[in-house]
Amino acid sequence: MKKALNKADRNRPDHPPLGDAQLQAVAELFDVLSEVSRLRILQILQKNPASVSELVEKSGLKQANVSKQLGALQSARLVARRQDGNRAIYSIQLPLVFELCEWVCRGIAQQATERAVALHR
Amino acid sequence: MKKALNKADRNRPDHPPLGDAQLQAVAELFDVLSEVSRLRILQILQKNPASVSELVEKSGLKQANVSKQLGALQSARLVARRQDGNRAIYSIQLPLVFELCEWVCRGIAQQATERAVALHR
DNA sequence: TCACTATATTACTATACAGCAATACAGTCA
DNA sequence: TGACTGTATTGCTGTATAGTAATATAGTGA
Repeated sequence: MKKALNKADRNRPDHPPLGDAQLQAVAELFDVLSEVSRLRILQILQKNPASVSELVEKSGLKQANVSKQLGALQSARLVARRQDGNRAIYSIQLPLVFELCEWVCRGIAQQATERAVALHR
Repeated sequence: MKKALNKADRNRPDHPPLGDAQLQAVAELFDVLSEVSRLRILQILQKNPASVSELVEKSGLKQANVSKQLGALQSARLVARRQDGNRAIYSIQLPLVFELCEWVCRGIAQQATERAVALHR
């Protein structure tokens, strides 16, 4: 017999739990987004596609590091690479990431607010 | 003088870029979510609050590991801890995370589809 | 108090990886 | 071809941390 929904059950979404493979994929995406240097690169690319040297200039990171992080971003299919003569032009391939960052920022801000309110009671 | 919007500009959202502190905060949240063991714990807690031993049982992780990861989740304010007699009951404090995982899954699936379509051309 | 259970912590090993300097490689132009 | 520029790779060091066994701590009931 089906019991009435308790509070926890009401919060439970209607989708099945993720399988191990999906969990792994999610973890890997989050892992790529867990480094400030990569987020910074993504943020620069959000404005416009850019070459490695442009990214080096705008990010303040060293060239070797930028290349390396771009490799990680490309493996995760967050950015795409195009050869343009001498240079390599990188661009965002999964605009979704910016919405994710948006949500996280909103969540963090909301939490901070709630904490502040709680403290002032 | 204002130039007409090119394609990249049209994709650019209307919010300012994140500052270093925000970028750091975002990176830290993503970092907590970048480990399968923690995602698994969160998924179990999504259904219902649970004690450490329940989490050990359902996750298959060792007790010391569960305690440790719960500590990380609590530091990130993703879960809350409540003492109940002998036991410690943990519960989700930031339901936002499940929507994040949803989005990521959708993004991954969509990418996979696009890739498949591209291959068959 | 003692015995028992649940949870947290400690100390450790193994692994991953960011950042860096040096170097290799690729594309361009003369 | 050689000189030059831009990008990728290699090898390294330092740091972080997942997972574990052992141990410590806290709460419960007798």
